[in-house]
Amino acid sequence: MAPTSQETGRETRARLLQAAAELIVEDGWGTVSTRRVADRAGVRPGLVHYHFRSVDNLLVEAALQTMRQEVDGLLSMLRGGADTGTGLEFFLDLVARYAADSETTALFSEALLAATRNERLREELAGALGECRSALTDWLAAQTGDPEAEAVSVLLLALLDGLVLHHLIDPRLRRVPLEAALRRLAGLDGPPQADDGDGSPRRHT
Amino acid sequence: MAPTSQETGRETRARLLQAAAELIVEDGWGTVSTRRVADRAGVRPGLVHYHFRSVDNLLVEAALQTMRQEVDGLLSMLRGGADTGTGLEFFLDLVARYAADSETTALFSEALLAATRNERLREELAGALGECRSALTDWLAAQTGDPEAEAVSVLLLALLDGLVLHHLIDPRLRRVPLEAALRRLAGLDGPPQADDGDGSPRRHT
DNA sequence: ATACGTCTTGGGCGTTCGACCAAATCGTAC
DNA sequence: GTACGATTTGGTCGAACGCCCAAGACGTAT
Repeated sequence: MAPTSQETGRETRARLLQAAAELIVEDGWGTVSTRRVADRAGVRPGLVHYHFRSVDNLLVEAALQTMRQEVDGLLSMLRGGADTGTGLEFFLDLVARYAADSETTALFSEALLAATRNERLREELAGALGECRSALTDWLAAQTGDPEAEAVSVLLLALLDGLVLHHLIDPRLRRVPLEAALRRLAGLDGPPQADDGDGSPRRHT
Repeated sequence: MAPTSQETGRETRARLLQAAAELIVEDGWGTVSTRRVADRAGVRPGLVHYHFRSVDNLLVEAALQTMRQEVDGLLSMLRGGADTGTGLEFFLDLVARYAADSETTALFSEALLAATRNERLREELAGALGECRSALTDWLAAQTGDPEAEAVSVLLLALLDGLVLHHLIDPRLRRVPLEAALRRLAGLDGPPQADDGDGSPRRHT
């Protein structure tokens, strides 16, 4: 069964979005051009401005599509009523996965920076960030009754993006175990217990 | 006294670096061009390739110069043996200042992303990040004897960059008080005290 | 005064950019 | 089979791009 022209059109559009997302990560938001995104997608350059009003519009669509999937995953997890254990595991998994999968990861950072120069993108991202913060705050408050739940949510979400950035430039960071410190921040654990009484610095590399 | 030609040369070079740093923030790393950086610096386009081997080289120099100042400030503060109070104040001040001064702030994020595509920049930034992590770990361990000092350092530094990114796209975040949660993460405070026993979510905006 | 190194000027090289368009092609509906 | 909307093609436009260079201007050392 041969695809209809509408079907191939949607396919072309999807390939352009995918190619745009890849090029944003590889070469940076500002350097993605009509011809190279078309070349990557295996279509003619003219098609870019048929399917999208402008190159920048294509980039915004591509970033939003990719990020929306990740955000929805986090939201459904938090709103699904995950208990303490699976919730923290999920967050640690997020950190680990984002640290390993630098594809999606770098796209987030690129989009956040691009959002400072594109009003529509900024509003969309601020909205998504607010959704995540609300959901995470509710989840934390339900889990721990922590009066600082909202502040902790802000910190955890910032942590995610910051860790991802730092992992990009120094993959050795993956060897630092973060779980205990994250537990403490999230209010899921007690205060720190010094392993010796003299307060001397620990060895670190 | 009229400046010598060497002096005006250094001045031109400095103006180009400053203009490059500004344009990186305003328009993004990948879009800074020979002519516009020269125009911003008030010099002729040809001078860019007299003082710098390439545009990308100019950008790396500009980013490193600006970031080195900030990093040195943090390092000398930590190594100066600040006590608990002034140390945490200093960190909170950092967050507040970076959140307000989006100039320097966005440059950090741009440079981190650009570092994923430039080996020299990546090595320089990874080195500076390691220095900060070491100094912060030592300082925290000396303050609290926290066995998790290194993990906490990784988190605090990631937090700084992540918060900065999030503040860029949603300035309302500035209204969320973070001090108590930061204290808890840094091991400078006790465990969270629930203000009510039912664990119900708090209101948030 | 003459020579030298540093800095600046103005322009030109070939390439790539975003955007746009008329014509060709294709399924579908009539 | 004919008309139609959706899609694709191949190409052009002016502008901006990075990089390079010959010539001039300037301060300094000899």
